[in-house]
Amino acid sequence: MLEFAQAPQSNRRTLFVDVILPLAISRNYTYRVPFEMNDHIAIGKRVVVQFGKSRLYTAIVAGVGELAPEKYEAKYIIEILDNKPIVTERQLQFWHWVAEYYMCNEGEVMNAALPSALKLASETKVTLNKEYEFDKTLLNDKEFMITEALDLQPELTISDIVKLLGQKTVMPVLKSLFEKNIIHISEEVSERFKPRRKTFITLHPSYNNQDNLRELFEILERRAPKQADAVLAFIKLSRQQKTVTKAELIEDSGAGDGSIRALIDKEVFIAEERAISRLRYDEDEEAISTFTLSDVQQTALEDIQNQFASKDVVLLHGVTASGKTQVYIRLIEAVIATGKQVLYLLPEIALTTHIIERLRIYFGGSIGVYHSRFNDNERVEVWQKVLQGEYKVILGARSSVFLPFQDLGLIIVDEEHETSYKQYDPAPRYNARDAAVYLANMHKGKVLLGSATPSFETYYNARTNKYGLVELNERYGGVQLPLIEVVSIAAETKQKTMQSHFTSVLIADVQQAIENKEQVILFQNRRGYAPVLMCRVCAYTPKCINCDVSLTFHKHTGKLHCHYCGYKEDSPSICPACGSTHLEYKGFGTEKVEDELSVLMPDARLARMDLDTTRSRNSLQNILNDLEDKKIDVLVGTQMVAKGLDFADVTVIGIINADSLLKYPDYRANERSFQMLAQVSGRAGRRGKQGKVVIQTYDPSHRVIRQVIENDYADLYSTELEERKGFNYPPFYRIINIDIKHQNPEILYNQAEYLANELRKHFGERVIGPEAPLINRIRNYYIKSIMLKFERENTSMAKAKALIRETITQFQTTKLSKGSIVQPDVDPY
DNA sequence: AGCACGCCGACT
DNA sequence: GTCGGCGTGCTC
Repeated sequence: MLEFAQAPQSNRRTLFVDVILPLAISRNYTYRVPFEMNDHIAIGKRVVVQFGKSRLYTAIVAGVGELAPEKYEAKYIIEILDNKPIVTERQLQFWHWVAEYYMCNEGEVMNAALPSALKLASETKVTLNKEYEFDKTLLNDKEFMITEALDLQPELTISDIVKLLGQKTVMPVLKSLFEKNIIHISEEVSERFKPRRKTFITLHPSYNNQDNLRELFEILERRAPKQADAVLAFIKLSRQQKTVTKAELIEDSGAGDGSIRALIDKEVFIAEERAISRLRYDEDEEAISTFTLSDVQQTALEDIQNQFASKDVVLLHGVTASGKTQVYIRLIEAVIATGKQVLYLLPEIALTTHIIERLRIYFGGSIGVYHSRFNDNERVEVWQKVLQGEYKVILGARSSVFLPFQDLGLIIVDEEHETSYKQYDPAPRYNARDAAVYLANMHKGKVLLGSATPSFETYYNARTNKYGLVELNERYGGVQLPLIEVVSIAAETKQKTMQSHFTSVLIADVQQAIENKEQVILFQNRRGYAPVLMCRVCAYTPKCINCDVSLTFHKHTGKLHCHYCGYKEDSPSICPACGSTHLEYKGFGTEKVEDELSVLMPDARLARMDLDTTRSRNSLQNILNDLEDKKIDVLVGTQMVAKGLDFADVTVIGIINADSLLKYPDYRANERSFQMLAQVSGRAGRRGKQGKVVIQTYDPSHRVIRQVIENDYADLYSTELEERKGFNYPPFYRIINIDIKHQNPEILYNQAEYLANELRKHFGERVIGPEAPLINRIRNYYIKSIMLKFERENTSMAKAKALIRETITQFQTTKLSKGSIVQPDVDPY
């Protein structure tokens, strides 16, 4: 519970606050501050407010004023949760920008920004008021149940009570119990995030004396050999590391908890329980960085620093394995030396222990890590430490742009072209790379974008001098680029040398690699076994009942899965339409590749890495560990294998079917394919050995494949750019997509036509569509897309967005709009 | 987002 | 004749 200092009685001002609620509602709401909280209210603090009939929410104070709302009576704030603001004013300004730029609500931004533990009103704790006697017979059933439960368990959370009563609206009951003075309601922020505690063991100082120690051993070895083992293990461990925990000691010595306790009782060991950070880092690794940059790296580093003098954003265009990370480390060191913070953004998938450990070696305890595989307590801990300036460097995925930085000197966006920087569902549909540019600007800091295959938008900005540009064209340590061999599937099919989906060339290379005890990665950008099941007699294809997609067969479940809504059904053995038993699997995914390879190479150790095998918390790390420990010969996977894999013994990469990438119906398909292929290829071969990439395709002469072989990004860029120019696409134009959804396709048609026409009144030819997207129904909602293209030059996007917003709002007030969902997506991917 | 108020089908 | 389905609108 917060204590409220006695406010001076003369201070009879009435304060009102505007709060952001964690909901998708379009404005902020005004609450009245109870007089006694006047001295404690502040922007950026969390408050508990009642919103609607019975719901309590954690809201963020976005403004404080003295003006009473005229049209309604403001409700009172129930409680202030923080002694100090947990959101900075700069963050609120950032939230506001994100909401404006990406056309969503501040509440939605708040939801994406705050770890949920900081906004759970339902974690509020309820305890009995022990000083108060009451007559249980006067209570109603529900009140009685709660007090009974509190007799058994001293503390209940709101969610416990929801479960207990089996209903969601528990606030009225609690309110009545509270008013009867029977319970306390508290939100103990500081206690909610229990620090992790561990027992540390030290040796009693008297055993620093060798004679005493020897004597101890003699006694123990005779009477309690397990205890002797424990002491021995302690001595060994304490030589290797500064601190020894009880758990480590038990594990290392093989002695039981009892033996350790006996030694503690004998005062041989001293036990001390200490809070430790959940975010482990080994204190012993305070090693100082000793690597030296190559001349090329050094030049790049100086070049970047020079360009920062005149440019806020610099693109580091460096080929794979050119040692960008080392350049980053030097840059980070330089920035934190000035006392400022650094944010190092990486795509989620690349945030492996590998890179984390590597950076911890240099930055020890001043580096924090933030990504979605962290649980909520860990995230709150990072939040607090960033807020207090304890962390100087944050290594994180896209959502870490929302951390409460104090003074950001630099943001590094590695692999800036990655589409995973863009969030699509739910809103805010933001791109962390672009948001980072704004964020850095607010802090008067710099941004370094890094990529081997920059996005065209970024490269365009660099070429037109909006961004600085530094090139790093040499692989670090003289590692050669991989040899790329393109193999025609058509030709091998004709020669009958294909074995299922593998060409003879790929098979030979895989076998050779396994013989050499090297590793292989096979890339197939589709998960599951077969994406389509088709009846050979009547051509019937099972489709999802909720979406407009055919169902993918998954062998491990034996079911047909929908990759859009998660629907599953049993795979039929006879055609449901004509009764034929001739059902055929068309196409293939990672599961089938793995399956067929296991038949062709029964002795090879195979593993698969895709969404299905990495869903649980540690499974990704397990696969990576197995790969590192060389327990895997061949890894089959989707795009995941292109990212975050960095293993020295992978010498062969196989692209099972490049056409699936190249044929994608999207104006970015070529850009994407190049990025994908270049990135996967970059995984092949490291120090000392040239790697090999086998690209299997029906179209070996495809322009993009040629550009990949020649590693000619510049050529790709110039050819693609011409086409983009012709069709008014980025980087020359900015796109805003408006998806409109409805359960009824006819109503949707009318709604989409109406909305598009309204938009045309303002934007004319810039409005394209409505068109049905490739998949025109997902989760029972039909979809139409309206695309708006705006010239990059001389367009006020702020004004355009305001007009779009206005048009949508106007549409939503018409009867026609009933039942529709309108979702703007700014700079879509 | 949640919840209430409000208008049409299968039950005591 | 009521209980209850979920469709729309409001929440400071």
